[in-house]
Amino acid sequence: MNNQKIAEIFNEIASMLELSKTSNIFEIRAYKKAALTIESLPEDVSDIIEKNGIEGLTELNGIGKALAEKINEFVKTGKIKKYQELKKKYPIDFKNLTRIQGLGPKRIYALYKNLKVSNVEDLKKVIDEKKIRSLPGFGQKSEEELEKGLKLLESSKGRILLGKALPEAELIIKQLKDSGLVEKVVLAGSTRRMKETVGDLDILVISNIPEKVMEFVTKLSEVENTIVIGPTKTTVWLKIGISCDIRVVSKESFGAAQQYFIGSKDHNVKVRQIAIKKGYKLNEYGLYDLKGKIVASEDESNIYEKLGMEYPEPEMRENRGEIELAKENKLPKLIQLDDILGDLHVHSTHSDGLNTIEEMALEAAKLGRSYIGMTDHSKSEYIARGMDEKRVLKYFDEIDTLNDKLNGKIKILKSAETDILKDGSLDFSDKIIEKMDYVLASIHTNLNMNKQDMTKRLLTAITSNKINIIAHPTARLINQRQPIEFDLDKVFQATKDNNIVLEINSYPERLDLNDENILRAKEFNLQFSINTDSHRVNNLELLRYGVGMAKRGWLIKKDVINTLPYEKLIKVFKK
DNA sequence: GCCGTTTTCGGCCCGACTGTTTTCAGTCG
Repeated sequence: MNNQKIAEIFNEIASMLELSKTSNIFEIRAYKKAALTIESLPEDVSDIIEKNGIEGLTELNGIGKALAEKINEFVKTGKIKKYQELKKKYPIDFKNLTRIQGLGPKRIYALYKNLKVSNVEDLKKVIDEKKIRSLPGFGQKSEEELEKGLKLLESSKGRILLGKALPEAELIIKQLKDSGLVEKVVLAGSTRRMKETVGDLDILVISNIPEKVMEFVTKLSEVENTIVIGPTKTTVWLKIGISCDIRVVSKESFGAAQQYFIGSKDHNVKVRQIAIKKGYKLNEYGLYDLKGKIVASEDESNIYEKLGMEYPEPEMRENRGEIELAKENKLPKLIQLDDILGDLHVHSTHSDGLNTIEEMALEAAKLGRSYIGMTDHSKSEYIARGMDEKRVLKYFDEIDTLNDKLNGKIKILKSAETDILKDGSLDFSDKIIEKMDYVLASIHTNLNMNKQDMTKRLLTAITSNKINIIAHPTARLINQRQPIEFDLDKVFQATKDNNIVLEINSYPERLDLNDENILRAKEFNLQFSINTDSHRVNNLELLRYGVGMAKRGWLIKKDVINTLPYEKLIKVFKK
C-alpha cells in the first residue's frame, strides 16, 4: 500500500520544485512521470524491492537511481528527506489544492504568500471574504472560477466507471450526429482505449460551423455547466460527474487529431520521439517534414505508416511494448467482440437474477450468441438465494427441458457458480459436480484472508481436478473493494498446469481479471473466458467491456475459449 | 531526474484557453 502514498509525495515534490527558480522543468517532469508509473503498478513497491532489490525499481519506466533510492527510503523509514525539507519551506497542502480546476503550484504559492492559504479550508475562507480579487495577477473572474472549482471538487469523486462513461459518450455522439451540424464525430481519450475508469470524455468533431457545434453542446441535457468555451475546444461539466471536451478539427488534420487525443500520453510521447528521429515533427495537426510540409494528417493509419509502424488498436496504446512490436510489424491481431460465440457466466431467477433461464437464453440468441452457460449461485451464497443440492437438480432438469424446446436455437450449458470455500473445497458434492457441463468456481466470502492462506485456498481448489473456470479471480470491485491478495505467479502456474481457464468478467464494477493481470497471465500461456455475469437480460450486452479489457491485455482469438463453437467447447471441458 | 540503433552527455512534446495583460504567465491535457 506504499504506491499511492509515494505517488502523492512525488507529485507534491514536483509542485514544490516548480516554485524554485533554479530547478529545471525536466526534473519536475521526471517526478510527475515517476508518480504516474508508481500509481499504476500492479504490485506494491515493497514487494518489488523484496524480490529484486533496488534494481527492480530502476527497471520501471521513468525510475532511475535517484528516485529508486527515494522509494526505498520511504519503504524502509516511512519518510523521504528531500520531501520533508521542501515541505518545511512550503507548508502547503498541494495535493488537495492542485485538484481544484485552475490552481497550479504558482498560483497556490501566490495565495500562500499573500493570504496565508495553505489548504482547501483556508481557500474557502478567503473566497468567502472576497480577498482573492485584489491580488496581483488575480481578479474577480479568477475568484469566481476558484469558487466554482471548489464546488466541483466537492461534488465529484474523481474517475467514473467505463460502463457509465461509454454509454454517456455514445449518447452525446449520437446527438451530435443527428444535429446536422457536423460532418464526422469520433470518440477519443481513455474511453476510446477502454480504460476501466474514465476521468473525462474526449470527443472530436469535423465541422465548418464550429461556433454552432459548441453552442449545441453546451445546451445538451446531459450538461450541468460550461467550463471553457472556444472556437476549437469546449469543456462542459456533465451531470454524471465528469467533464467532457469537444474539439472541432479540420478534415485535413482529423487523423492527426485522433492519434493525438486517443492517447495515451505515454504512447504519444514515444511516437513523437520516433517522429523526431525520422526527421519529422508530429502534433495534433499532422506529421510534418523538416521544411514544414505535411507528410500525413488526414488518416491515422497513414501517420503510423510513415513512421514505419503498424496501426495499433486504441486499446493497446499504453506504451507497454506495443510501439516496439508495431515497428517490427509484430502486433497481435486482437480479439474482437464478434469472435465471442457464447457467454459462460449467466444468472437467472433460480438465484439472484431477475429473468428466467428461458428469457436469458432468448435474449442471448437475439444478440447472436450460440450458447450460454447457466451459473446460478451455490448454497453458501445465502444472500443471493444460492441453490442447495435439491434445487440445483431441478435447475438442471429445467435446462434439459428448455434445450429440447429451443431446438438448437441456442444451446444452454449446465453449470453453477460454485463457491470456493474457506478451506479451498467446493460448495457442491462430487455427485452434483459430475452432472455439470463445466464448473465455474469463485470466491465470495472470507475475502480478507492473508496472502499466504488465500494462495493455499486457491491452490487447493485448482488442484482438486474439479473446476474448469475461475470466475472474477481477484474479487475486486472498482472503487469499492480491493482485490483479494494471493501469489499471482503461483496461482497462474497452477492454473496452467491444471488446464483451468481464467474469467475476464465484463461487469463494469468488476472487470476482473483486469488488463494488467491479463498481460501477466498471458505470460503463462493461459486460456481465458470472457463472460458477462449477467443478472438480467440487458446485462448480456456488457460483453464489450470484457472484450475491451481483453484487448488491453493483448489477447487474440485463440486465447479465449468462448470463441469456440459449441461442439469444440464441450470437448475442451471434457478434457 | 531519466535515458540511450546518431548519445554516458545533452537532450527531454507542445498547443489551446483564460484572465489580466498590453505581449504573457499559468494551467491543462
